[in-house]
Amino acid sequence: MAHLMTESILRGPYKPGRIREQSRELILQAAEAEFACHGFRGATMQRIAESAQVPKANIHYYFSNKLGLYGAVLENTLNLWDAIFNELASHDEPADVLSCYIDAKMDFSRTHPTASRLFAKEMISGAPHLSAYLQQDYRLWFKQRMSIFESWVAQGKMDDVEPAHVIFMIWASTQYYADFEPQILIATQTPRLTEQSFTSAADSIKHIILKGCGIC
Amino acid sequence: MAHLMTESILRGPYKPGRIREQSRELILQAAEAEFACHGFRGATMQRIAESAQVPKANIHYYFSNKLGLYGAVLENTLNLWDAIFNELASHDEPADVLSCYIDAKMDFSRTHPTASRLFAKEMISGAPHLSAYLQQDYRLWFKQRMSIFESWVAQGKMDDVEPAHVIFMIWASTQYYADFEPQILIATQTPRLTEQSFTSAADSIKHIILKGCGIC
DNA sequence: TGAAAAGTTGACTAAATGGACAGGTATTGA
DNA sequence: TCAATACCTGTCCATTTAGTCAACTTTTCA
Repeated sequence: MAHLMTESILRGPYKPGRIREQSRELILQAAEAEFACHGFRGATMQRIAESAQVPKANIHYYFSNKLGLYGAVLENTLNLWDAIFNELASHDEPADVLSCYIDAKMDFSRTHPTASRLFAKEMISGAPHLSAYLQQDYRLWFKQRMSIFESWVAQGKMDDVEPAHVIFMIWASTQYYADFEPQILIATQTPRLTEQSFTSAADSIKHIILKGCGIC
Repeated sequence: MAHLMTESILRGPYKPGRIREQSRELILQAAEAEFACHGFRGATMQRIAESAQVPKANIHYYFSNKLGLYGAVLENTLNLWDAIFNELASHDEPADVLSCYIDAKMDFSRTHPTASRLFAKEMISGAPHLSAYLQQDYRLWFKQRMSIFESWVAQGKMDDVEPAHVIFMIWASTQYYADFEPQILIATQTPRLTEQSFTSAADSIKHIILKGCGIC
């Protein structure tokens, strides 16, 4: 008893909701991995519980139901996603802007592969749970960035390529290293993707995109 | 009775296995869509049956079990995939080779979006059912193409970019238009991807890849 | 310290799922 | 026309699934 109290003091005074935060986080992480691997329908509460090492009923104490849990996982993921979106800032030079953005996106693939996979699975399934998100800031963001690209084209700072396709190429190429990792590993006969792998890939992508768009 | 025989004659003489082929094909198509949308675990035999408009037991008459059905669907898909692989032939000029390949890949995304999505889902899940396929001809194919690229670099026909990353960029960018269709539609505010959409995308990708690799 | 609140979980349920199978019908070639 | 074969499917079953609940323990704060 005394021993337990000592531990408690070491951990700081108990506050309501502290346990809540920890337990939720534990479950959310396990759920993210499970949903990313098997999709919404394919994931099971039982496996998530085992992975998080909590009884299944404990998940239902913190989350209303499977859809609620999935929603919470997706919200976490989309917050991360949003942060990267805004990395595509409006510096003066196109070269800087695109270089930074490609690096940021590639870094995201390296550090948050499961988030990337979860998003990809959801998209491939027709984005049934993303409509609200995609309608929201997303369109505005895209429009704004497109107009920046168009002004660059008008100023002769880059070739006359459709901006949307450039963005899609960047998204596709960078996310590929998270989503299609098994294919990359086997093709390149590498046991795992190292930090160097990502740096090298980012360099190639930057070279091709910048030069390909006539940005120098 | 006579009427039925007439119909039979009109359809051509009955051969053993004719019905088999038709029924299998019907089920396989429904299964492809279901697996592509929900993954292996998330797909259900019941929904596949409803989609194909046959009783569930009929599926089990033609396919041993769920895994067997999935294997058959995957085999179909991989055959299509292989055909596109070999489109990356070894003409003389890099520009021709890459242009043709990008067009072929983009055409595949347009005409076989579900096959593309099925493959993507399987990859994102860690390719648990693809190990045999990926180990096989795949590595050899990749190695051979890489060496062609390297010879181009040696001959000064293209920039010194890692060939693997070029291939990955092409794969990623072209497959994106099949796999991430919802995102593209919402970003570009288009109701659906037309043939022009794909042509325009292919043109942009060709421009960026070729110029980006220093191929002219 | 003690009562209220928060957290925990084993046992349960109803529905969905993959699959088996027997008894049927349609198709075939002789 | 007639077996033999291929094809079809309603009905059943064992298992898995999401979700409930009541009894329980731990934590909190006055």
